[in-house]
Amino acid sequence: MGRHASTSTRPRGRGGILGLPTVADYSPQSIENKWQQWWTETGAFEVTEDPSRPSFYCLEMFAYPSGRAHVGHVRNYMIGDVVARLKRMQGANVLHPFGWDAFGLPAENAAIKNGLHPETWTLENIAYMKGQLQRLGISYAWGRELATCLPDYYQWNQWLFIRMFERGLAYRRRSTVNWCPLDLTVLANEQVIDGACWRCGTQVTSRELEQWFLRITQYADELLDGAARLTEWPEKVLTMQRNWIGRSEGVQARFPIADDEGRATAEAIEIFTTRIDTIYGATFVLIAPEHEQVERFGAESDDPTTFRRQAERFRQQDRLGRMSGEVAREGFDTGRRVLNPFTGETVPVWVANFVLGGYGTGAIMAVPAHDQRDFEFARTHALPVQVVVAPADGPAVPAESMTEAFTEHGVSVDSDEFSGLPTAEAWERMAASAAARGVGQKTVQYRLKDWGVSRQRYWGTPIPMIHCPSCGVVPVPDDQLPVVLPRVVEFSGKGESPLALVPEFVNVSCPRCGGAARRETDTMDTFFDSSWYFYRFTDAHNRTQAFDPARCNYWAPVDFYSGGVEHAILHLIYSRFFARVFRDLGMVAHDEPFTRLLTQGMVLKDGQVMSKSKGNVVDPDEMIARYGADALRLYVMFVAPPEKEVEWTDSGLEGSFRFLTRVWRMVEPLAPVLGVAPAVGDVATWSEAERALRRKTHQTVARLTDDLYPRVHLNTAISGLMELVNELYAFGDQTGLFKPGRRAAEDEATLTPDVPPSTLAAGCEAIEALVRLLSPFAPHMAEELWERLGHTGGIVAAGWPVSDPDVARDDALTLPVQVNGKVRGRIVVPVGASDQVLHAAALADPGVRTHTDGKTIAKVIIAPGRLVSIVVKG
RNA sequence: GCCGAAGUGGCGGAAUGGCAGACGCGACGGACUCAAAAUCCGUUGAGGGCAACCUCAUGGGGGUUCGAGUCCCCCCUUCGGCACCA
Repeated sequence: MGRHASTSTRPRGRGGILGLPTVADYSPQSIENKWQQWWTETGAFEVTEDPSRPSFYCLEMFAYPSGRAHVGHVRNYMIGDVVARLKRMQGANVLHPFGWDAFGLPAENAAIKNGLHPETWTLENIAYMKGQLQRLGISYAWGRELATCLPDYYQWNQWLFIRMFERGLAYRRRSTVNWCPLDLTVLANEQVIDGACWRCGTQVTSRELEQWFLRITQYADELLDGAARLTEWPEKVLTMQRNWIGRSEGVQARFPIADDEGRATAEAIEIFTTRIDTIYGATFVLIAPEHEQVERFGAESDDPTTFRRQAERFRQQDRLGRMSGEVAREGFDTGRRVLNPFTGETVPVWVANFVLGGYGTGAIMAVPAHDQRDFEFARTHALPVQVVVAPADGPAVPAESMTEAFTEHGVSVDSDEFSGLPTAEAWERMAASAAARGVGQKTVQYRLKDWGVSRQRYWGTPIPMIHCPSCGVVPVPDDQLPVVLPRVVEFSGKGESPLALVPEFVNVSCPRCGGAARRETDTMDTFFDSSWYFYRFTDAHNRTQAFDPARCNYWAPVDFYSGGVEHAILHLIYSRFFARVFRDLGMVAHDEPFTRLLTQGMVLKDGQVMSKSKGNVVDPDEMIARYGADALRLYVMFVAPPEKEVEWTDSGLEGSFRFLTRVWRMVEPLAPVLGVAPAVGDVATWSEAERALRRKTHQTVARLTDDLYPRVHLNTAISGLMELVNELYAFGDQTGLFKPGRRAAEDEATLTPDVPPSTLAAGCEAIEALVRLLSPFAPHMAEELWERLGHTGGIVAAGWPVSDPDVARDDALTLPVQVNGKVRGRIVVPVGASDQVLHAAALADPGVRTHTDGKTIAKVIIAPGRLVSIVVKG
């Protein structure tokens, strides 16, 4: 540290060259450089496990290296940095790492467009963005930096994939998948937004492909139940996850297919319903155009050609309908009938375009009286309506006069022995009856589907599997990992997996039988990479394991995780899934990977999200060049609470710069004086102003400590700092400690204040607290001022200031007195005054008396330390 | 349509059921300056009063309470999420 002293703008102590000191105005650039270097050189943010200290894992969602970060991107890192720096000062062993979500399509698209290799493009972007983060002074443990596109990371993707394969959690199946015609790849359901690709916005189509899936549905219930214990997550995110999992309890029931005489055959259509209590009103059955019986019914129908054409049209239409959101409900009669297992009656089977092949059994019982869609369908096609539920408090509406379905619960009617039961009870009894007779059973359905992870692209983790003609699918042995992504590849942007065009990659011998075999050429969805990177950070350079469980469990789970709400159902649900997989592998000791989640709001410019294509990005480097990183950080943290969306304004940034300049102009000239200030000493001899400043200092410390964590009210914390500075300016003016508003090199007296030691002591205490409180927000300035105040070893070593509640407490309180709910006066009372004293003082107040004289006092409510409320009558 | 969040000065925002508008931006005034910028000090919800003060005011309407921006009910608006899930 000593070597930095020479960078000070003037010598310490009184008098400079020619005896006239100068006041250097705040110029952030050199300060920021100096401290960024110092942090790097001393490894200030590198950590190791230390069981003697509490650990704190602070993490921001890692970044996709898309080129340059704009202010909207970096807001998140600033939020995390405030928390990390605070926790460090509070004595925690803080893990605060950063890395790169470095596989993905933009790299590959850039390659196709510019002929640049994806790796080159990615690594160049990483280098640039890392520089940006360093220029912002984010306190990352860069020694743990990782990039998912490097073999020492993705090797463990492959290792984990094989473990999942061994446990049946990764499996292969042919299925209809979402296909993005622009990105030429498959998308998971979660990645299709309004029928369009989440990344490029292109309308998604469907394809039949052999795909790898991860059995996330095996954990569906656990993921759902676990949500209830995530008490430090935003309710909004939990709601989205619950909806996404979409658990619904119902009954799966068999409707036997009838022969020509209306007798049951051995075959049946299985339906799923959540309203088994309405089964006596099931007057027809609807099946999806994708249903397995459609082909057979078509073949056996009178006019197979028309049948098939209609079904095919529905299949196409259904896709389109999902994309546009609205398609008229249509259907046609299959000509077949099935038996209602409760009424024994035969009912017709129709194919309907609004029944989904992928949900439940792809078939439903239609109860037009009690389901609005079925009702409309029945009216359109003149199908019968049978009422089986009456409102709890009145008669059922007759079917003929119904104008809409009665979908609420009530009392069962016309339902044999179940008639007269409340529908909730009928539900249970009918479910039991179905089970007893072997025609159905309770089941749970999920909207959540298994996660399709195959991608027909180059720039991703190769799936470590080999297809052998005799042994089938064989995993690559662990000792042959990683399966390295071959460097030389054609990027035509056409066709299937680019890896399929690399013969030396594709052609392998089977690890089991040694025969000629073919390597899997699909790569993994990049969400695989991001589902466990937070564990890798805990042991980032382990060459023999994904991570050492002991190390991981020292740090994990992540104590504070922040990122965009757009990951509410993608990354955040996958990560919760992976945490459980690692748990079941015995590698982590917890269920939930992120204890606390903060979803930060976006930064808008001109009312819109910043984006390169809109040309409304604010470049952090440009702002740093003008105002410094500290001012930028302070502004972004001050403008609104972290969760909230904010609109960028230049004037707001100027205001924050002004505040820092105000701090600098006060502290910088005083620093040499305060560096030798006396200790607090006997406070009893202090002046009222000195004691008031001391009180404000301790109140501010308490306030910031409370605001910062776990509340993370960063904006109000900063306003607390501003109040303290305002108070200090008034104090300086009043006591002569310094002269606000003096100009550079103007007045030697301001720099050599002739004030009593108590004034110096009070000023010193306030300023040293201020500098430390400021340091999570404006770390460079804080370090610099701390050093100039005569301290060595960095500000983290100084620790977070502690408030003394006895000092912070006001010795007198001004309490409002209300009469009939309106403030009519104020009383000044000592802290801890008795109720009797408050009572008497309140009634004696002249302002109060004008409203109580001549009236009867009905009641006096005393809220200690708050107010006195008087109720009068007459 | 369903679920959720939110509506407070000119603007961003503050406020465990207890003095609404902290703090900042902007604006206005003053000091400093030959002048400007910068800086420092002040004023700044609306209306009334010479004044101490008074009245109104947190999207609208009701309610609970001594007391409501905050809790409850209804409505309006905005923003997010889900959206034929049977």
